[in-house]
Amino acid sequence: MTLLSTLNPPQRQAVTTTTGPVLVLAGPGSGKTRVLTHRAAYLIQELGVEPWRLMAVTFTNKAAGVMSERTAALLDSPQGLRGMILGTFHSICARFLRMQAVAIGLNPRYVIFDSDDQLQVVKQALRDLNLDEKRYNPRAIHAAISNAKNELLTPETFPITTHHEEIAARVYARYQHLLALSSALDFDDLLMRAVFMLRDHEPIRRQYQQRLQYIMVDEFQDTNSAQYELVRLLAEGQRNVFVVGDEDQSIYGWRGADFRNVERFRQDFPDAKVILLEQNYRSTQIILDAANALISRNFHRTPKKLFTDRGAGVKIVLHQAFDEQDEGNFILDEIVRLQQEGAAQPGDCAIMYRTNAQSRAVEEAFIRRGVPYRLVGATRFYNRREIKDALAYMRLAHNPHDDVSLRRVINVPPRSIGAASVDRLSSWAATLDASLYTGLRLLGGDAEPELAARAGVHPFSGRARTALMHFYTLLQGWIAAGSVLTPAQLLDRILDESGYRDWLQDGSEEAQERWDNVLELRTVSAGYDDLPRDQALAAFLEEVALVSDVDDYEASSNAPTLLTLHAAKGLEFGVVFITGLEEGLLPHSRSLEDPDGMEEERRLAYVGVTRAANRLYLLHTFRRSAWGRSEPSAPSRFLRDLPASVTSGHRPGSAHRRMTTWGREPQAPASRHSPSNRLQFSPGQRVRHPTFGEGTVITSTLMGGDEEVSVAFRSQGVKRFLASLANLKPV
DNA sequence: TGTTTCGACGTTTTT
DNA sequence: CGTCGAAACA
Repeated sequence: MTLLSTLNPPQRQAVTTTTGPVLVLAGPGSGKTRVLTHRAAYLIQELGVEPWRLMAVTFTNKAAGVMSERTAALLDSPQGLRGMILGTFHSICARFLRMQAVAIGLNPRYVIFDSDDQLQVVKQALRDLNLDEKRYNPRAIHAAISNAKNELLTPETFPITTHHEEIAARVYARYQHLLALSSALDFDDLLMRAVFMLRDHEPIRRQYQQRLQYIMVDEFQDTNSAQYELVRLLAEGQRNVFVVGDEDQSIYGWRGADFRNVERFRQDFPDAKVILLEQNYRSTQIILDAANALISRNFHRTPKKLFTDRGAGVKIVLHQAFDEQDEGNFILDEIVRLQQEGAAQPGDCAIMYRTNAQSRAVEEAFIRRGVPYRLVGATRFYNRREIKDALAYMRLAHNPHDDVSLRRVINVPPRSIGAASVDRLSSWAATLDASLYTGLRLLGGDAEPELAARAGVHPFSGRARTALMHFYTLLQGWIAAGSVLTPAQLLDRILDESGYRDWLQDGSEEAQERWDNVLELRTVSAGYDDLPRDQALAAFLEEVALVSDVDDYEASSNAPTLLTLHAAKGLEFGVVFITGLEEGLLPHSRSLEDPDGMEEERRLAYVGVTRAANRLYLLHTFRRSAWGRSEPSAPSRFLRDLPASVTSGHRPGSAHRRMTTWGREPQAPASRHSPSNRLQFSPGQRVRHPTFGEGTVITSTLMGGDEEVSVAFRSQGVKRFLASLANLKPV
């Protein structure tokens, strides 16, 4: 049994306990991916389970790919995974729904609305209900709808206790109606509809329950109610359900995830075997100590005892940079130094941050030095305007009732169909309770007679009608082409006939870049050319809608990775830099008042820290610019929780009080804030140093008769001097 | 109808 | 700082 020989006892137990419910509580770096892959391989190879009777849910498509690859590598037969259901909750549900669409009264050509599309629909719903966008924030309402769906609440069961909830419920109802008119589902619908399908259609539920002999769920702490219910319904049949999670790594509470699902699981499956994976194979003892110091301050958790036999390792570097540019420079200096010393390769390094906006300054540092880097997420490819336009066209070819896409491109490039015409079309369609496309069909005389009778005379002028009909004719052509051409061919034809290509290419440099992006999309679409023509477009659109940021992360090149702490979950790097450990950033200002939110911020920091195998850098700045203005920042409270024994570098704890003082009055004259008039320098003062140039005093204290001054320099970071020796001059 | 300009507003994190 | 929508113009 070579399959099991590389596993430690609890891992082995997790792999071989195949009957009945199993809950694995896996600390960071404890080899849970190994457990999952070995378990799948064990089931298939040793127990002879047919792969199509297995389902494994991962958190990202990327993780699904990794699992598929590594499991296959463990198997003797090369095509051993065939038919296994493997993917994210969203992609698995999308597939279920596509398969059962007809049985549950869903248009099988449904499109998936992303967050931007969803926001458009909320706004449309508000307009339809004559509600003021200014008064009712569409984003807030969208969040309420999304949360409701994650809790499996429909517009009818949505609880109303406040005025805003009353509004939200009404918008929710209209929103769902608009989605239905467009034959569209949003992300949350994928989960909710899948649950309702299983709950309400016994034959379908039976079918899946009988088929799915073994179910595995990764990152279980980040499941929401809908996802939990889905697992419960599917697992009810054979009860061979295996879930892996770590409540300390639950970082998606804001999207409905609830780590108490771990407790719920224990209640719903009281016979569940619980297996603890506590040995860490990733990090040094020092890093684990820091992680433990950090997380043990959380109240809502069960204490664990992580251990490693990797040895102490090097100390964690705490560093205060002057500002975010300096922070970037420091990172670059360290990466170069580590490489020169042979301590690490650039590809081993990761730079992590709380918000995507922070990537900018770091990127600039890389660009300045001409060092390549890999960026995960941020300015996502699929968020670019030209990509959304092109996809909107393709979505229309697949499902022309998609009103959001139709509105997006009906006048791009300009076709003399202005806002007035679209509004007229929209209200006409609304009176008929139909999609915009149905309106166009009526206008073209192609609609069913009874609908045409109901519609009566159309409200358009000759010129407007001509323009609309021109677009309609084009669209008809693309719909027909959609089932004969490959996705790439269809895209070519659309770009040509719509005039989009010519319109985009106005000769400017930016235009060239945009066009290159469109060509990139074409390359992606060409990957679906080999599928049957009637499936290719649907498959392409579905995958494009459900890709996540980390999915396009390429591990091959030897360049450092820039990513958010959220995106870092599940990954591992030799060297980790966590930037912006500052109050208001990590922990984020939105969580400062909320104890649960604060615990989640702490878990986020914990996730970041535990990604590091060998070296960890915790960075914060003296001042940081946000929204164009630069403001002093205070070191994160999390830094103060680290024991002095695990860190090297300047500990910010004692400087904190003074920093906040100076945060209040950055330009304060020197004398007013001096604790004693014997001090020459005081926080906020500008000074000049013979070698480092101009800088700003952060702290100044009396040290045995001499004055110790720490000064922040724009390019060199923070330095400490003795006033008697340093030759500092006030500027 | 299409283009430009100005002011308001906002950002956590993502499928 | 950047996006979005409304208002103002061509």
